[in-house]
Amino acid sequence: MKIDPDNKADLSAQIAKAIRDAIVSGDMIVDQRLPSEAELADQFAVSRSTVREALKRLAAQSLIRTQRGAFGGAFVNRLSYEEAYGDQITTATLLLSMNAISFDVACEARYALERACTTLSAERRTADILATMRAEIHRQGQPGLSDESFCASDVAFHRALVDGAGNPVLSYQLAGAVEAMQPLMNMITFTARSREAIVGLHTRIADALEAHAPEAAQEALHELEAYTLHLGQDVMAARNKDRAAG
Amino acid sequence: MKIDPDNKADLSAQIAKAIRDAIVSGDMIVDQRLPSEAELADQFAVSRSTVREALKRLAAQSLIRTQRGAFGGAFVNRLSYEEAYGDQITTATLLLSMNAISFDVACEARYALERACTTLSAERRTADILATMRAEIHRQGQPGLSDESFCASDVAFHRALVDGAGNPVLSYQLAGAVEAMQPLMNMITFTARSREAIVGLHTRIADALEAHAPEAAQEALHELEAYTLHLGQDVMAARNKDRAAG
DNA sequence: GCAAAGAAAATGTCAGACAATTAAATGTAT
DNA sequence: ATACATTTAATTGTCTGACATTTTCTTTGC
Repeated sequence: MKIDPDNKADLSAQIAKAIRDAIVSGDMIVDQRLPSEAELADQFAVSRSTVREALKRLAAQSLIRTQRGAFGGAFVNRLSYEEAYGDQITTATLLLSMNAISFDVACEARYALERACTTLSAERRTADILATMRAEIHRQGQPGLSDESFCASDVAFHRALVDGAGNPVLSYQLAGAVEAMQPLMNMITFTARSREAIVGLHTRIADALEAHAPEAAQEALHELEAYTLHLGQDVMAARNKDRAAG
Repeated sequence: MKIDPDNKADLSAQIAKAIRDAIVSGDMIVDQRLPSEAELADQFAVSRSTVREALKRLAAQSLIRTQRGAFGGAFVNRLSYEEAYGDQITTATLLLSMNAISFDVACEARYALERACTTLSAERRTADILATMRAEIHRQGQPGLSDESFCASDVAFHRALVDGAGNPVLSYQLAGAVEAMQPLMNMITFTARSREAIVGLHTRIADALEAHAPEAAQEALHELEAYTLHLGQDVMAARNKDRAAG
């Protein structure tokens, strides 16, 4: 492992960077064991606490995992899609909420990305994906469903649409865009009529995928985008009025 | 802040989660100061070291920043797109390299996502974006350019295409997909003839964006995808042969 | 009034200790 | 010999207390 020059950044950050670079560059491979904390402290000529802080940084990024006990230690972690999803979603959600992204911009991004999947999804969708979509559509039609549950089901439907493309890289990249919309969608009050409209469009999309008809799916998705934007603009107008008043 | 029940996960992980939840839920807002390490240690009834490890975890996710000195401390960080880009790219790159994603799958994802941007980009591209694209095209035509530099320029061109859509959410989401391809592309040896073909397609894309012609841009992008896939398959075939032999 | 010196508060680092956990090595009884 | 219990060693997790460093505010001296 590399040494640290005498710059004045935090030692634990420097050490974390050195180890991270070794992992990213492929210098350390998956499941390889790092030296013990005591050994690392020796190598870098710092205390064990400092090494531990560096390791916690790496653990927070899922780059390593630790095991206690004899023959335990820190190991290079295989980054799984499941783990990466979670971080993706958290980060995307925070980006939207902290940077005052407008509903329009978020909506545009989400549907642009979903359009990218739809053609592939129409080609490859499995029976499993279709079943998920149908189940969510059914749930969305239930009377007495809360707005929040309706939104959650909406997200599940869209994720199925994305997953239908059968490309894990796409699914990963889009998880953030799809899920980060949920807090914004949650501000919408879904009337019975708007739910009916959405369920109708979802059904058209599912039908199109089932029939392997990409054009029909794109068309329905396009209408859904316009409708979602319409619903969102009402909300944003109300919110802006609130902000101006408060 | 919430308390920790007596479960057996690491205390520092539990504390990090409690603070993270407070930030993500909006319970703590941007630039708000956290209690000092000593106060947190009191509140959670743990030692200062444990609190520090928790804070380092959050710092690794860019959720907080710390300042030394009087009136310093830990503050909730505004997550910027610039910071998030870096993490996105690192994670996407690792996902691809650690999970043996095939060139085909990565390529498909990348171009599907870029297609999603191209229509918007044809509509909105600024003179600035066009200038960047032209400059990269020019660089790509220079004789004596190393394969690695050619790849880097290729990535820059594609990022300009994405940024041209003028949607920061899209730019963020696609940064990973575009950049993570670079290591895979770097394995390709670009002959003079293949460079010429790519430069030609890049020029067609730039021309189409300049003319606000989305269909022409899509067509050129489609050809570029097919060509890239063709180049990549040769490489992957060679690599698989190597692996079988080694 | 202003500059220098000091005080105060906070993070960064260190050293040493002990607790908890885990796998291997060892011992023991059937 | 095998199955089971015990010991042992290695390693991470946590605590305590100390000191160094950095930064801002306050005081002092001119």
